[in-house]
Amino acid sequence: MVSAGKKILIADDEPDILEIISYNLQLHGYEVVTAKDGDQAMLKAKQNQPDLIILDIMMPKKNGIEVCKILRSQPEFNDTVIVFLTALNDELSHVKGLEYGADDFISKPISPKIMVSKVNSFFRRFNKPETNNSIELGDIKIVPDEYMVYYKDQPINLAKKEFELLNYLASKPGRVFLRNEILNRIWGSEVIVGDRTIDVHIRKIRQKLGIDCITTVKGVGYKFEI
Amino acid sequence: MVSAGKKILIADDEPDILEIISYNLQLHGYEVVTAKDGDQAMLKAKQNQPDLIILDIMMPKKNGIEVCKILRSQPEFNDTVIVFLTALNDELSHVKGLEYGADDFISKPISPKIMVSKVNSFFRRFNKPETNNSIELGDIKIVPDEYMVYYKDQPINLAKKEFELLNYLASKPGRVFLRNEILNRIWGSEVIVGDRTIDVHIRKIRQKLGIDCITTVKGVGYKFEI
DNA sequence: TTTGTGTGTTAACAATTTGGTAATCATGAA
DNA sequence: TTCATGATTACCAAATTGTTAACACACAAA
Repeated sequence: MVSAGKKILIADDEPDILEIISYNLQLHGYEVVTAKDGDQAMLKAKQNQPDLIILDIMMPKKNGIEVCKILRSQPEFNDTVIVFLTALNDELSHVKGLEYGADDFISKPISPKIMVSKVNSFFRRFNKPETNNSIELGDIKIVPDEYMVYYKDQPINLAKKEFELLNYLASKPGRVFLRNEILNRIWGSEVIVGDRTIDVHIRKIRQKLGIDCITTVKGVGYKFEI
Repeated sequence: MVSAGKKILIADDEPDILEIISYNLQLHGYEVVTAKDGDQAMLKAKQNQPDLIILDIMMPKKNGIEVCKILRSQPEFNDTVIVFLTALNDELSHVKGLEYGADDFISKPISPKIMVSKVNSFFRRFNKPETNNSIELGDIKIVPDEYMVYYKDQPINLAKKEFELLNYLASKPGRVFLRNEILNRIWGSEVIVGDRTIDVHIRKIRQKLGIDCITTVKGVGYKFEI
């Protein structure tokens, strides 16, 4: 299986559908999280950071389009594949969905088998590199599953925030992340922290790693490079 | 963040709206310029060359549709995304707006969050290639994402202003940029700096690059060429 | 319960980089 | 030459980041 270990969030208000689909996806090696309404979908999306989100359009609390709209407004979901479950020929939803950043549509009703093959094809199409999301650069290995960093195979214990920060920067080596981007991603747009907080965390990472892999771009932000 | 560093011009005559929206867009890594009437919108559009222009229809001096009409008639705004802020169900404006080259509409009132998601979706929709906007000319490579310049693959560290200046000149190789254009683009129209400031920055760039890729056009400005 | 340990944040100050200016020099055109 | 324009240099103030210590808090062990 090409896409083993991928995390999928399915949101639908019909428990039967949720169960049969998630069962089949799990059979094929996917990790599945479910939500029964829009609010829960939002919550679970943030908690689990899935690779693929399947949203029913008609849901209680928040409909699928709203959920998509809000998720897309947050940088951390920019790269997440979001697809809608729609009734056949629901043109209006298609238009709205695309406008709010949907990547594709699945028409209901749909058989579990076809669903699985669709999901497989999404991962082929949107081709997220690497099966597990660990990053290895030079002598540094970052393993999100373990919340652990290795330098020359020596484990280095970073605190949660430190790890998240390093992992974020290392997600695109060489690229400068603006302070605002970092704040939004690691602390969230609601939280307000002081100016020096980022610096202090950067300092601790540099100290613990013992090597200089985080570069300051003054007036702009930070970047990770070996 | 897919659209980091994009520049957005918002024109609206209500200061509160300007402030809250620009604040939220900035949080998400966008660079924001504001204007409080049609004339100012015109001016700032030319000075800042934004990637996206959001125009309120009802504005003093020149209304949004007029501004759009004029901007669209100028080649340098061919690729700029222009959207209108309209009252709900203002069908007439929609028709007129499309006629004069608007790309889309946003209905007022609108929450900052939804505004941000709309903006994200504009960049997803209208941004042609998802490729980064790095420039490669001869042995020189300019990578805005990294805030870094390479000469024969050797990284060269420019300060923020220096990098922005070089990147601006290199955006249209061979074209002469007037000193005023440069001042407006890099320093902004509000900031006032002395005459020699540009020279000094140019000097520093030349020095750091070690090659002569910036040509002085006396009495006019500077241009980038290999 | 108390104690100890680790984490996240802030404040205060140090260190560094930067952006800008003034003064002076160089150069070409009229 | 003289004038206008830009080049160069050194210097300084402001902006930005680094560093350290202290604090509140959570959580676990004794």
